[in-house]
Amino acid sequence: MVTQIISTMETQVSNGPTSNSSLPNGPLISANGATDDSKTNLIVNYLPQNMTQEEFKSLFGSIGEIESCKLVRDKITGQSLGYGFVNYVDSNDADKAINTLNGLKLQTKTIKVSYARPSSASIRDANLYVSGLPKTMSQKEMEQLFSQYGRIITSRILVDQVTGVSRGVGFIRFDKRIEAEEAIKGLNGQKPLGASEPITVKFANNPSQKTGQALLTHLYQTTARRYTGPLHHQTQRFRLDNLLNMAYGVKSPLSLISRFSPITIDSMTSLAGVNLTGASSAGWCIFVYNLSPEADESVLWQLFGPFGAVTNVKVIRDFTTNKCKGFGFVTMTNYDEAAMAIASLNGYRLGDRILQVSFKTSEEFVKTKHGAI
DNA sequence: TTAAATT
Repeated sequence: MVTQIISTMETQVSNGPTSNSSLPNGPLISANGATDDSKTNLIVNYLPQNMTQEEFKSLFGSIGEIESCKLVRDKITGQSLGYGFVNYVDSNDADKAINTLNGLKLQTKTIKVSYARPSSASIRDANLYVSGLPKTMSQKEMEQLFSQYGRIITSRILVDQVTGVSRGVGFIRFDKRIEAEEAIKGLNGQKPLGASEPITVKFANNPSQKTGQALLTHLYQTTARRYTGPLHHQTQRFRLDNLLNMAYGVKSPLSLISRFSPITIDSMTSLAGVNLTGASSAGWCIFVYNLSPEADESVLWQLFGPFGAVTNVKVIRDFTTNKCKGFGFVTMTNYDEAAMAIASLNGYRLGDRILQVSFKTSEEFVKTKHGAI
């Protein structure tokens, strides 16, 4: 059965900066001499699995100067654990990052940006797995049931993707491990008010502790698709049409869009005499035109992030006014994702403006180089 | 019928 998470119901409890300082900004020094980063250090959760450290830094660096950042990875496999930390130089930028990037949709995920709690053993392993919940119980009701044992950081109920009905399974993350322990003692094997069956409450599995078999399966799945054979010739022709349409900002049927490799594009475009500079070792550069003067980088992340791996965004600004000059660039790693973003966003209405989105051509390169736009 | 939250 396919499942999904009720991400829109994600509990938005702010981890909250510890309120032990009256100083406004900058690196704060506490009585014991340690730097207080409670107002600058953020934890970012629900990152896409394939997001790299560079993409992570690029996304959060678009807000302000970063003191340090880290995408947390599995020590053995190097796989992303789906979360990371960003410590800004200025606490105002940390605040801005929460306001502009929390809830940002990146591929299939909705990221969460909140203040990191001070690291401590007492907050680890405070996550509970709950099963046997009445199908009618809402996330809010589940929280009410558990909140008597402590402060809840997050809660979720898993639902069937097709029907949307609860699977009777959920997660509760407490602030402290002791709170989670008390909740198990108090609620495991108990019937919620009005329920016919008792619930099971136990510590959740740590997702980073995979079995060897699961790791092998994962490795196979993530490497196998890189070695797929060449595309059928007939298919390539349709895709060339599609490419040419998109390179010049012409709407094309979505049905023609599917995956093909940068190598295929390079050979085809040189044959067709098209000068596409969108392709490079860094990824696929996309030209976005008709942005408002107030546009900033977060707009580009919001627009393109849902389509796949975005490595960089850039709003071109006037040197003196610092206002957007009406255009920007987005770099995406994978061709098919970039193509889908272009097909979907070209002609898209953003406020009172119609966006023009295409692969970057040498034409834009010349225009931007000479500042002609 | 367990999803990536403490460096």
